Amino acid sequence: MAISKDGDDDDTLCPIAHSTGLVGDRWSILIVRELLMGQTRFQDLQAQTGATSQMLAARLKRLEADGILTRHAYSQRPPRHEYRLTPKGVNLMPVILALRTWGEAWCKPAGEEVAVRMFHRACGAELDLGGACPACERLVAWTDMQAQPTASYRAERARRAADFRRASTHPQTE
Amino acid sequence: MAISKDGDDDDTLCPIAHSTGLVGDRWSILIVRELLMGQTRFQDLQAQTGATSQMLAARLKRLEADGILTRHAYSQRPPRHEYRLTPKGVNLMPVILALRTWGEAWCKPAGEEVAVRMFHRACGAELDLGGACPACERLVAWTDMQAQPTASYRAERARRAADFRRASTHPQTE
DNA sequence: CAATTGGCTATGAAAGTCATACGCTCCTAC
DNA sequence: GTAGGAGCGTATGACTTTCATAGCCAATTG
Repeated sequence: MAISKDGDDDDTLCPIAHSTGLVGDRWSILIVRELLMGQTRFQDLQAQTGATSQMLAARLKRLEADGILTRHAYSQRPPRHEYRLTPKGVNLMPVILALRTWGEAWCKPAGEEVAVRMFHRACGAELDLGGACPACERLVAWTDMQAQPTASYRAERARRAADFRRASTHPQTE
Repeated sequence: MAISKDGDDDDTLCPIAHSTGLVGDRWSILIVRELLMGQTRFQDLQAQTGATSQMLAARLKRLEADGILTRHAYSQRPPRHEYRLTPKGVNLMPVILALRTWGEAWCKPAGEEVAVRMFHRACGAELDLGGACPACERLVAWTDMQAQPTASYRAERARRAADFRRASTHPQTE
């Protein structure tokens, strides 16, 4: 099928084949999700995605090569980087939002609350799952949305960060 | 990270983790794309996705188990099936559309024509990449869109089908 | 009644992913 | 001034997935 080294399938007109060549795997998507949520550091990405360190290192390398993120040094010696999405990366937001909508609608135990609530930046109303503003009665562009994680999802993320920190500090404990 | 046998990560509130557990891989996405484009048969799916037969068989099995598609027998002996999306599967359309938009905008050689043109069913106007109708001046829901593959993309697909048929008929030829 | 077609399954090789451990540089505490 | 983190990865070997290739089985076609 002619997948080039960077993962892209350049043998087709189909844009979906191109896209999945770059972000068509679980880890890449979760990494992009985290970066969109504002995480920038290796350790935080690892804690929240659950990827192994070498999986994460490998994916970050590929995502950088594909122009989806860049690294910015925040320390010279030792070399330490923050990872930030490029415009190309930020524009994956609609993909993430679509996965969110589908996941909330079809993959969750009935009645479980949403993880992140979305608001219309212009009028402040909460959007429905489909991205429509009940006040304005129309679909809202992703650039006009404001995300707000619920308390329980924030708690889950804090727990994940704490657990990870604990695990890497006391390697041998059961 | 607690990924259950069907692929779902049921350990988190994050809907994106749930979604990627089910469709977070290249082949599943391409298969869903094909089913959304109206293909139903094993061979056609194989030709258009480029998956190996056992990859395809395995993914179809998983997608069926996850309630994303169903098989309908069109022949009893030998058992032959068509594969069709369930509502859960059809609702992946926004994910596919988002991947399309991103792929067209960021992954294609400049100036290459789009593979599929989208029209507003209500007014007939062609939508822009973001899904907005220039006539109605608003975003259009995916259920109001009408897709139309361009001639060159149709040609590519016809070629793929023909090549595949030829390859499986004359296995040894160079 | 041979050859072909459609839809898979079987088999070994190749590639990817994992858990685990280690390395390297700095910082802080003692 | 050195012991032990913290932060960010790389190395290693086991394990699992995916691949290319081949084969199988029942119906159709010539």
